[in-house]
Amino acid sequence: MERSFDPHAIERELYEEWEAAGYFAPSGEGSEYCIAIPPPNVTGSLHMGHAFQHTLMDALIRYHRMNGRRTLWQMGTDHAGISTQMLVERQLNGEGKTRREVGRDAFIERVWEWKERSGGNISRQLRRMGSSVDWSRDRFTLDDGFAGAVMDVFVRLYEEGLIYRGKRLVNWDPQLATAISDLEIENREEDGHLWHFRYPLKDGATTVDGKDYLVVATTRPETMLGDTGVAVHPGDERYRHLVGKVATLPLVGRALPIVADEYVDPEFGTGCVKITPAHDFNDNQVGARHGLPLENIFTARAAINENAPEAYRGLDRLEARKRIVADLDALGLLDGVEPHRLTVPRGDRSEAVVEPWLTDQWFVKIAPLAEAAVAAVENGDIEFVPNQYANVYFAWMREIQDWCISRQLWWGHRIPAWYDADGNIHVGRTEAEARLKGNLSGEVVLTRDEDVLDTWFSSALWTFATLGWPAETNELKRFHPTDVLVTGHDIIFFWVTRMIMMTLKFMGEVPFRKVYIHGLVRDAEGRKMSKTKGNGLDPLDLIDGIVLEDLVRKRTENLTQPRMAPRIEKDTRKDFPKGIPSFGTDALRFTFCALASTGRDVRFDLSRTEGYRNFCNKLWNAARFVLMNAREHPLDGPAEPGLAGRWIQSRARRLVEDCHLALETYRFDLYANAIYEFAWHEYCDWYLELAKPLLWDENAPLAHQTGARRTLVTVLELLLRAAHPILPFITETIWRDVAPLLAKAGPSIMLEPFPQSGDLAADPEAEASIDWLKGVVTALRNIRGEAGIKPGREIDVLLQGGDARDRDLAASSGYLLQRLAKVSSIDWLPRGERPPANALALVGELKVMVPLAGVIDIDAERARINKQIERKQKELQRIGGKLGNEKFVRNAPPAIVEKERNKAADVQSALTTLKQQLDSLA
RNA sequence: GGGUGUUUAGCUCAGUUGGGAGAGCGACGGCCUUACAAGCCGUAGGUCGCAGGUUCGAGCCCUGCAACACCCA
Repeated sequence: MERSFDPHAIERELYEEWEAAGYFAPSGEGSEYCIAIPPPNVTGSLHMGHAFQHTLMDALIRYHRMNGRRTLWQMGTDHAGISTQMLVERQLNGEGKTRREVGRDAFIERVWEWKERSGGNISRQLRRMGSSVDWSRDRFTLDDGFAGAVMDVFVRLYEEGLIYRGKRLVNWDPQLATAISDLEIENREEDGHLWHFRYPLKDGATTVDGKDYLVVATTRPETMLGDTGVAVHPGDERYRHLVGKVATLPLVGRALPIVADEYVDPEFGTGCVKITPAHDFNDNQVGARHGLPLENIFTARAAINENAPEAYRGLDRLEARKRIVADLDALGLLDGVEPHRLTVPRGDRSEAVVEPWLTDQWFVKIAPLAEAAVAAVENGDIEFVPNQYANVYFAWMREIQDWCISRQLWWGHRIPAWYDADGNIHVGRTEAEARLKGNLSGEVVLTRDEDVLDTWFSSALWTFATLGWPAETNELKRFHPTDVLVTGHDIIFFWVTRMIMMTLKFMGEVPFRKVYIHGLVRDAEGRKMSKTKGNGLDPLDLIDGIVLEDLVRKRTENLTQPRMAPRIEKDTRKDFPKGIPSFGTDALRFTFCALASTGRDVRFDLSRTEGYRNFCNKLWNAARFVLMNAREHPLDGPAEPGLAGRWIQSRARRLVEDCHLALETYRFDLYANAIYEFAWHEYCDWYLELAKPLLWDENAPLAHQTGARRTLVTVLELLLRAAHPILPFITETIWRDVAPLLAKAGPSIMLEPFPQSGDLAADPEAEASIDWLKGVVTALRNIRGEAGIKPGREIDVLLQGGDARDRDLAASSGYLLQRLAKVSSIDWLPRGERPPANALALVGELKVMVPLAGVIDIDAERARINKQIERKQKELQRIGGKLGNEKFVRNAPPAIVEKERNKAADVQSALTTLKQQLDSLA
């Protein structure tokens, strides 16, 4: 083995081998375990969120596979309508063409080409992460079978009246020229203005203060062209007499009825609100209540349309805004302008300001579906981990709105609806079916709906459509419902809710039994990682490393906002002055697990990854040590594990218990910590050191040496299996060297059983003994460190006090004690005898002393003792306070009181000893 | 405006029925000890956001406040 661990030498090769051997496919006859991968965007690339998520899923998958479950990790990718189409359109625009020029069929052809060319990216990257997905069952949301399922669902919902087409106010993205759903909106606080306009009153009406006009305020002056009313609060004394009267819309001349509606906040502005039912969701409702007409004034690109006065037609909305304000000002109808902070809705893809716009769209009537979905979580059929997300789910589901599922795009599942010349709608899985159902002859000309379905409509079917639905396949029977969905809290509404609703509807069962929600990966400052901010990290750069110049280039090229480049470059050079070293996949995976605590967002800290890279190296070197010492010797024959051997096996049993518990409860952090702690601080720091003296001692009995070697190998092998789900590559590599020593002939650690605590004996006696030994060794190291005794120098040790147990332990572990603490002699001093000047440490009642004899600085020793005295006094004070409290003694459980009393006695006794020691140093 | 979460060592975070405040990184001191300097040994550092309350006892339970983050309107 190499002197240090080199991930690159092993990772790719091992993965190819596993995949070729078919280890990722379900096997064995155990009960099924299944996770459906949240399908990544087919043309996307791996970001930190994916890497995080896939690490957790792979850990679960490998764990359950090793536990003997028949395990399927269903792979697949999503066509990601809007973002993929935007990407290809941008390429097209770069060539000076638009998609309309190219035409629908050619454009879709082009997207497919792009998919074929770049679709392999994400798969390659997933392989680098070590993800053991079943590639043989790879699916795509636009593949033929999946498309069939989507059509089927659409038609069935339509036939049941759960899908309808309607003219509604929708969120319209004028840049993409498509409707988007509520969820695709990002509301941002931005600086704007509040304009006050005078709307003249008709028929000589006046306000209470005698004015012949009303003042309305707006943040979007251009929409006034579509005003069809003015509203006031019904209880507002200032305007009560005007309700039912009429105002005139300036520039347009339209008569605006004045209506009373609770919606109006009398405290805000003048208490008069202009009502634009076709361009504002609230106004739309007010308008509906009072029968106000809808007046659409925008085109699909948010320019002013022919319904507006000629002067404004064709103007972009912002241009129109300026003109309108200027024109009103010229007419003396501008009553004032003030700066105003407002919430602006923007499309999450295009970042364009979204307009409420009146169009024909397809909707899913959601309430009937939501009911069962809420019940499934209420009654525990589906469990959220952590549980707090159930509340987020409920809150959303109980106020859920109908789902706008049509998108004015070309890339996606085209809506299976056809229109005849009279505008009648015919829905069917195919045009033929639509004709058949509509009883239409071949002569009737049908035109298919131009729109496609929201991407989430198809991914809502993910768990069952990937398994073959609507066919009743074996896989569907065996693997559905899946066991757990692993996803981020950002897509609970987009995806989790819709999967639950659709799956309950069409499968009659839940899609998954648990939903594990993990946090989002943020940068070291807690900011969201994004291309725009240039603070993102590519997981592969952490695995393979990247030099600074490449990193800077990568972060600054192809920016949507090129002006950010200098800033990004500066930050990058500051944060990664030496680029990023190569850490390897295992170290990255370990980092993600260790950071995955209770579902909160994680700040990604490179120094953690570095630490876990070091951990991998530690494991590697421990294995080197074990192999060096065990390879040349037979491991069978009489073997005596000894106290240390019994101890480490007992500790290993605890490790195994902890691992199972942590993984069953999705505490990946506790799992990672348990592995780290055991491997480094128990196995390496102590057991290896305890084994060394025996291995190196020519006079040691063979059975003891064999026992130590066997223990070294068996515990290492067990540790490798326990760590495999999180560190697949390094564990496999080492395991292949180690397993043969135990006559294990399996081809891969992947196929070995996860350790069970029943395999190991609990040994409290050995644990107590080694704890004692560690206490004495640590005490002596402390004296050495504090007193500045050279590490190489051997010391004499005097023991005094203590009880029979101390004597037994000193006798039984004296051999180890001497070697671990570089002790040349151990002698007992009779109780009561005055020791020579010494440095003292206490292990319980036992005095552990190192005679000064010129090796120790008396002043330093006095300082050290004083420090301990101070500490003990503080402790005694605290305990004394408790025991002095009558209520405590009376009310606390006797066991607690007893414990405190014993503690007080121990501390008191230690204090006495320390004080004597201080006197003796005087 | 409503909701959820967070606030523990310099930094990032654990702390599982309320009963002796922990880890990693960083800092400081000492070591090239024959697996590992990506290492070993030792040390320092915290009024557990603030104010109340419940309790014999609160990092943990309750109330209020503050700051930050996210979600919804």
